[in-house]
Amino acid sequence: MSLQESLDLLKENGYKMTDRRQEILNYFHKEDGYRTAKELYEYMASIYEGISYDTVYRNLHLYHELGILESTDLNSEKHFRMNCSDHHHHHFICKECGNTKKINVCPMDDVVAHLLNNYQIDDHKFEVYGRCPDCQ
Amino acid sequence: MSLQESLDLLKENGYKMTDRRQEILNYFHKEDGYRTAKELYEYMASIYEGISYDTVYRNLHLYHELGILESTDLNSEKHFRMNCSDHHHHHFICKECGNTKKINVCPMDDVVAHLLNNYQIDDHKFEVYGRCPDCQ
DNA sequence: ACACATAATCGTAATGATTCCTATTTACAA
DNA sequence: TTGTAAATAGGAATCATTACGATTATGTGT
Repeated sequence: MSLQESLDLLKENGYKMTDRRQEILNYFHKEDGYRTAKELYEYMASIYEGISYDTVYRNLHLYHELGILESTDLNSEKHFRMNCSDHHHHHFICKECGNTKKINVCPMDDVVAHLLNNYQIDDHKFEVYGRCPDCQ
Repeated sequence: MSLQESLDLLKENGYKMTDRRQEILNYFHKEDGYRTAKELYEYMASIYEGISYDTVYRNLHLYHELGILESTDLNSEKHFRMNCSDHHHHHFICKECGNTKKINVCPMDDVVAHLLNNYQIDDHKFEVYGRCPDCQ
């Protein structure tokens, strides 16, 4: 998702544009992978002295609801990244740096749908974990 | 994993058998799906008045290390279930009750391995979420 | 440009899950 | 049966996250 799209989404949905919100978008736009609330907080705190965790979490949730960010649970901690919603795919996630690589394979084909006949399917997750070339 | 195998594993590794440990094994043996530390704690507390969370977590971790239990993060909370290590497979997980159904499909074939050439692959997760027939 | 209503933020307290610590108890090997 | 190391209870501490009242800032209407 591009920066401009994100800004438009905010405006369309009647949310105000603040410098903190802008900066959060900048952060995830620069970063390539999954980042924690704490990592974002520390980045923000280096720019806006005295920023509140409330602001960080409130906006993470907002962006997640708007589909600007996507999230996943790693080691019992929520991680967020810019939503790459151009087409359906999954990720390799580096356990070291959190950076990701697209995997253009999805196991949710008719095979799986058939195996789960009377089951209501809401969502699925396919993630591969390890170390990226840079972190080995 | 059977109850007997679990007991043997404990003994082989030099751990003592206590009534609490036995009861935790009973619990997961009876249960079909993923359960939280809190659910286990409440079950244990109904039998052993005054049981400590420390005991619950210590043994959950121990069983996880020994491969008796497997775990996954759901809604930012760790969930555990008896390890079904007979053959590699994945799970449908009911968001309501935590019960599971095997999925005998795995996307980690050579295709994915090829896509991740210089990447060190340690682990992967494929989970489908929704509601089981009983919970709809 | 100005004022106003409301949304956003701050600072901090509260919560929930999990971990840590010390004194006491227990399993089990000798 | 006894000794010793492991296991447990009880409670404090920690970490991530949420909640909340008071203050500040944005965007709309003038």
